[in-house]
Amino acid sequence: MDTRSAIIEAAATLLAQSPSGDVSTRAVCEAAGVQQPVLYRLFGDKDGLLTATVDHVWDQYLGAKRAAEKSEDPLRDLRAGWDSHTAFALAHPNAYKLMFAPALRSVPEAAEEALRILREVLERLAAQGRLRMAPDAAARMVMTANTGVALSLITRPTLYPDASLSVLVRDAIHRAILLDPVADTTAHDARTAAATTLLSSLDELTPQPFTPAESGLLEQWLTQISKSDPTD
Amino acid sequence: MDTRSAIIEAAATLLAQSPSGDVSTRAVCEAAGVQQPVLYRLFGDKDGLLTATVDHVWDQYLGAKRAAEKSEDPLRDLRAGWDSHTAFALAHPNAYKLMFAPALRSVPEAAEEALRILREVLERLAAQGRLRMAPDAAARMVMTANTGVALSLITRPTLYPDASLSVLVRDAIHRAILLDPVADTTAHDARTAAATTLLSSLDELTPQPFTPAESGLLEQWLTQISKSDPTD
DNA sequence: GAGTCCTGTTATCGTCGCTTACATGGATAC
DNA sequence: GTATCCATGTAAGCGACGATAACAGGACTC
Repeated sequence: MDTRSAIIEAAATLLAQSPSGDVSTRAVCEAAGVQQPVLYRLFGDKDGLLTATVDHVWDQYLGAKRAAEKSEDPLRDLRAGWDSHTAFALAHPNAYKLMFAPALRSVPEAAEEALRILREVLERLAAQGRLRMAPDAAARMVMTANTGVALSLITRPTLYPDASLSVLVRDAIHRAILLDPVADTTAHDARTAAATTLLSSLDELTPQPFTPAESGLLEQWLTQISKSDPTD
Repeated sequence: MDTRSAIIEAAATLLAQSPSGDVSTRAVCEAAGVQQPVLYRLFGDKDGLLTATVDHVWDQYLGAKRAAEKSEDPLRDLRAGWDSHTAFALAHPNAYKLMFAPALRSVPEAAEEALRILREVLERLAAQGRLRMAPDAAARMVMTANTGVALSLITRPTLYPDASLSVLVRDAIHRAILLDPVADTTAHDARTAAATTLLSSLDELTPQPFTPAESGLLEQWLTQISKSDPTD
């Protein structure tokens, strides 16, 4: 095998097994069966090795997941992207910390690719007129919130023992960046809700524009709408 | 001065000045004018020193800010809490990384206190019936999202150059955990919105329950409501 | 005044990231 | 065929680090 690949493989294995989340270049070299100067000629320094290792782990994970994240519904893909981001963090906590925690001074390519994939999905949503803001701004909101949840889950499991937190924050952010799809997906719900709202606040209208007879009729109609069947 | 305080003070100064975000125990001891074994007897190990240092910096910051964050409006306090959290991260990036990044194995008291303060504010909101979920769950959502934004801002300034991102995520999360105060604050808006919604979807009703004459009258009334003045 | 504990010292250990200096082996130039 | 070069590997070591063992003085108790 390629020496470079052997070193990366050894580093990835040791990193995954490391309780502290750290690896020594000596241990990597011993596991790969080479001496330290080889590592330093190939990767420059420890940062370079770790960056390459993180990119390798990320590529492996992404190769297995990529197929599943390209449906015809960008909203579905947006949710799947968030969930797989969180899943990657839980599956490879040490590699994830290196990707998004401030340990490395150079940003791994993997971190930028994650942001790029996210932005692509958001641009598809924007093309459908479902985005409340520019894809760039939305991508930053989603990515920062997602990394915050993922880092908290893997570094403070006692404080954040429930992974469903991820879905809660996900939907909160998504609701904020997406336009409410009420009109086309649940027109019936929107209509009954509107009728109910009007019914409950009609008599607060000042000055009251309707005669008692008109109000009675209007309320009767609104009640009829609010109780209509979801036939559409 | 107390030796312990002198060491913490020296560590805090060196930490704030450190470009890498790391400090060596040797440098701290030299700056404090003591030998290493003193440090290790007082703090156990380097982790203990850094934890104490982070708590010290946090206490200093909190002392200056605490007064301003206890108004009679818990929502105002909730926003102020988020903003001051982000401000602390930007003002003390290295200390903040130690607080919320996975570097330390022991959770600093400061991190738990931040969560406790947040939970108190949320419990006041819950007491007013303005919270959509349990204060604990809401606190976790707010805290994880806030740390994600703050960490991104201080560790990837090139990717996230605009601090207004913090406010965007803040309001997104707050909208998700808080009940919409539409009912009591903007009843007029809710009514006009409901009338507008009904107007736009009335003719989609199947089966159409109204005669053409009824529909015409209903639409006239709804239009009247949707254009009413906000007199309430 | 002997014992004890607190506080400080000197000197050193093992590990770390990283580098210098040197060896080997195969492709290329003449 | 030989000389040159360079890519690739090794052996040994440097300086800095976190952490510790062993010891020394001083205040206090009894």
